[in-house]
Amino acid sequence: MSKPSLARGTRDFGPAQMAKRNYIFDTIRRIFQRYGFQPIETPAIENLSVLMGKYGDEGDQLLFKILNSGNFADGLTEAQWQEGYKKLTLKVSEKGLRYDLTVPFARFVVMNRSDLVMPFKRYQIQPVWRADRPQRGRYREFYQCDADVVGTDSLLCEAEIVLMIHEVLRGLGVMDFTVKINNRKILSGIAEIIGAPRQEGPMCVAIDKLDKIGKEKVEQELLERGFSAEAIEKLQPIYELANNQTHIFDNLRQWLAGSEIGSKGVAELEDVWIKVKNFGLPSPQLQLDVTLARGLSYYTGAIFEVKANGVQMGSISGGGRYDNLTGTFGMPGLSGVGISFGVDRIYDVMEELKLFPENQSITTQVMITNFDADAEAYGLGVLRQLREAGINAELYPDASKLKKQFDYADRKRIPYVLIIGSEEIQTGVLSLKNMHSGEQQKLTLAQILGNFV
RNA sequence: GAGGUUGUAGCUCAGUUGGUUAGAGCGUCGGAUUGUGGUUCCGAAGGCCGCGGGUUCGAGCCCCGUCUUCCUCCCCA
Repeated sequence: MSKPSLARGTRDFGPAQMAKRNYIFDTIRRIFQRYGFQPIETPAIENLSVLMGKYGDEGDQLLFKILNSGNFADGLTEAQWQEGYKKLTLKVSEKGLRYDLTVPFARFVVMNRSDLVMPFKRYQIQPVWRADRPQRGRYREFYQCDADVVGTDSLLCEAEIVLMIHEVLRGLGVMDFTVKINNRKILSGIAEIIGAPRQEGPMCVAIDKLDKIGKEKVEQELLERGFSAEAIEKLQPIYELANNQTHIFDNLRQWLAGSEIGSKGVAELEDVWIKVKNFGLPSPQLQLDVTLARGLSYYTGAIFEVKANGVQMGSISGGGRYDNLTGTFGMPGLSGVGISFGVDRIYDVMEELKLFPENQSITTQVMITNFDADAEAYGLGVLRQLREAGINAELYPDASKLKKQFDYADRKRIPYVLIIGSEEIQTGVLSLKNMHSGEQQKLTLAQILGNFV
């Protein structure tokens, strides 16, 4: 017999943790619904043909792949065994665990296009799996809460995402955060302006590290990535833009005036800003960050990332606009924009900042004691009436010593214990003990029920 | 995927240059006038020292492998 263990990067959640997690889920779900999003769910398992190639080479490597059932090695030749694990994997595995909720959603849209009301606003709260190396705030199984809109180019969606992020985090008590926003078109424009068109990918990988490694090392990396000294010189304004938010739109517009796509990106972002302002969001925590790139693989417009300030934790939320995600499934031209909240990271942040309300885990309000068979029989009737009145109640299952029963109530933080012994059965007046204050009153059942209304 | 780090009772940790029977605190369980929890006192249970191999007369301690933990890189929620 071996000791049981958890798979790497996975966790159990006890009642106390579940109370906190549900508090987060409930808050996010409520706000998604308030913004008109409808729930869907998709399977944990997807065909690898759906998942592969959507997240880049590294993403493909981080996919959990499922071995084919039965004799997965059936028909494999010796030569195929020798080809290396990458090619072999595709022969012995054709399914995998979903890596995110966006790609399965794209598949869902394509497969259900005729039934969907466009623009389609859906939310989805489910776990995803990544064969990553676990670290702080990084797990192999974690929950994402996604809200996406497909079927419209309107920048109102971007603005609504900004609003939802603010409402969710403020609703959870996370007040100090920054919503970073950028636009892929701005990045494309910058690449054009510095004379390296379409090179925004490698450019971003380097620039993204600015606050981590500093300007000099970024420039060094740009050089290594094949950017000319001239291009790097032309990139100078970006460092000023990264540090100075005042008149940032004017400065950016001026810098990118010579690039059509860049100018469009600036105009789009400015429009989002105006819409957020028109909504009347109190003190937006919005920041234009021209170095924000994020994955870049499928984002074509806005790019979002949310950081909680004052804690060491990666982004707690991220998203953006993708113009052609369903294109890979044979349905081109459908634009979508969405946001994903990382519940597990939000949980860690809230735990560190002590933002969870007290007593979230109380489930039972009244526990009835159990003396003997007679008291139990009487208690069952009382139990029914308590429950019918909408009170969470339980009857202690064994006629144990009272000490033990009270200890149980205490440990479970049950606020009231109802004592029913021979005396109470005779008189019909029950003893209700407030476990917090220690006070005990004699009350009829009717009075007790009245107290809880 | 690369590099580092960690593992001893349910939990947090001691454990000497390798030397008899591996300890503490907290927790758990039992008891201290059989209808009253938190405090106190008494007592008890509980360890293949992560797992596998090696060196040695002898390994919790040294060596190798493996799993796990946490961290940096990569990437991300």
